[in-house]
Amino acid sequence: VVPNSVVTVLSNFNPISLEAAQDLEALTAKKTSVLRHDELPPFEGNERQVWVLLEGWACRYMTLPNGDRQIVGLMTAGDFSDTRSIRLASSNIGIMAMTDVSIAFIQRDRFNELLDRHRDVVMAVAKAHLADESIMRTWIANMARKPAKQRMAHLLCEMVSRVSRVTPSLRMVIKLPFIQTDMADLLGISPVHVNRILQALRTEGLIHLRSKWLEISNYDALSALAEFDPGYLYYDEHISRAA
Amino acid sequence: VVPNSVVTVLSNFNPISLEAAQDLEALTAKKTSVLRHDELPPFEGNERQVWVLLEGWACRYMTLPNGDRQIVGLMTAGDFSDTRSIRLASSNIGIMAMTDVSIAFIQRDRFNELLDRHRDVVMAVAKAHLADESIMRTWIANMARKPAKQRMAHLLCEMVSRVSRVTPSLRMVIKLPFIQTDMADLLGISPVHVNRILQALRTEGLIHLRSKWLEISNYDALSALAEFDPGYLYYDEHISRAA
DNA sequence: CGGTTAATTGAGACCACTCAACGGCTGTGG
DNA sequence: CCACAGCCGTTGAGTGGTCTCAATTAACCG
Repeated sequence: VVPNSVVTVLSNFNPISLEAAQDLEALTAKKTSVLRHDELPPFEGNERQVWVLLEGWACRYMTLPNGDRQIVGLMTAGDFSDTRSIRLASSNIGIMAMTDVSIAFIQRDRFNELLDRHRDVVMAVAKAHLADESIMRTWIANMARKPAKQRMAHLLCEMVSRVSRVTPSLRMVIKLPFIQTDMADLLGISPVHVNRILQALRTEGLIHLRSKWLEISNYDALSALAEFDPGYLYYDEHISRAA
Repeated sequence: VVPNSVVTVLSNFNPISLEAAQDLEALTAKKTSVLRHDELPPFEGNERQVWVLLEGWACRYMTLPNGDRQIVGLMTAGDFSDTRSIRLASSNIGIMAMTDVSIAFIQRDRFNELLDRHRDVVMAVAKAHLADESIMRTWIANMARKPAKQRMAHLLCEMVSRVSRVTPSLRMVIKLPFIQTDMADLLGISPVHVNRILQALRTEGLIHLRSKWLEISNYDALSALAEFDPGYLYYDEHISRAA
């Protein structure tokens, strides 16, 4: 039995009882597919839906007045669209599928019931949320202070780390079907510059990036270049808790 | 009777009953002073304290390996250090007083009791928290996409807007005792460049900045330059809710 | 009044941008 | 099966924003 990615990710933040895990799986059993570059969520009726990403990559993005699109957050398997059912006045932030993705809609009232029953899930969700904020702050610092090459290196390290949480692999390889324009929107640099930086990283033997697959061939060097310290992801938080 | 800044700010996000407001004021009655450039919180005993900023400016900051300091969030009157009492493994983020500030420590259990009693406060806190995230995302986009002059203009607009929420004034004037090095850490640019940009903004008649006071003399022009749309601050959220 | 901190100015270097052109791959219709 | 179109990746050249380093002036404080 393979636990679904929601349970896997939440368990990283707080131990979850078997019963709670089963409830979570039941709640996220029905998959829906969304195509690359489509908007999320595809509204079901008029209600703003809560959903979980099960497979693929999505992003939160803002569109600037000049038409530039800036990605302000990445989502991967196990990430929630929203965990509090509060609506603010409409914002200028959207969510988009960056690859073909599959998601599971969550019925708000059933989710709230689940939270009432399982304190461990509440705690896990809260910690996952704190980790999200930590990522946002790290992005701010990176955007503000690091040159493009370091930002790229940092992003690649972060993506591999986040994916490994759900699908561990011995080698540092992930599927990465982003086009260079997407990378540019992620890093806040021009597509042309993305190209030059990727070439530099390849030439220096830090990564292999060929037809939609990324392999980090020299993790030590890449993470050193990026000054990547995975602590901010709070990976395996309930284990490192003792620290 | 002047309500304290906590009540004022929270009321912006959700209507708060008189009784809840009184409870909040009682909880934040005891002020503590902290000097500029000191670390927050000054631990009381060993426990991580929850506190509210009552006066002045503080910031969340990260220190990069090369020693650069990057500010990743601003705090002003009415902002909480933390509203969930969850501890993650220690992070590399600190909070620092950017001016002399006064804060109020909050006893965790009394705060939790208050939240149990007053759903309206829970809602206000949650919305304030959503607004915080919205600000973070906007910062990411600004850092990534806007040149220094626009970032500066945007920051000044944001600061005036946020302060006005607590102390409204007819003219766009706030006390701003930041040195240019602080501004550099806020915007992710060099202190020298801060200087040149401020001069440009002054020359163009957009701002007056003299001995610790900032006046935005041409708000329309400055906000246009910054592409500043205050919507992301969710100012007066429960009023604009109808939108 | 001396000493420290902050603001200002100048000069040269570098990073990243824009614009433009070209090459490669893929799918599709004739 | 080939030709074409369209998207994506690559490369070059010139420009501009921002940096660093260094020196000078101004403001503040005891």
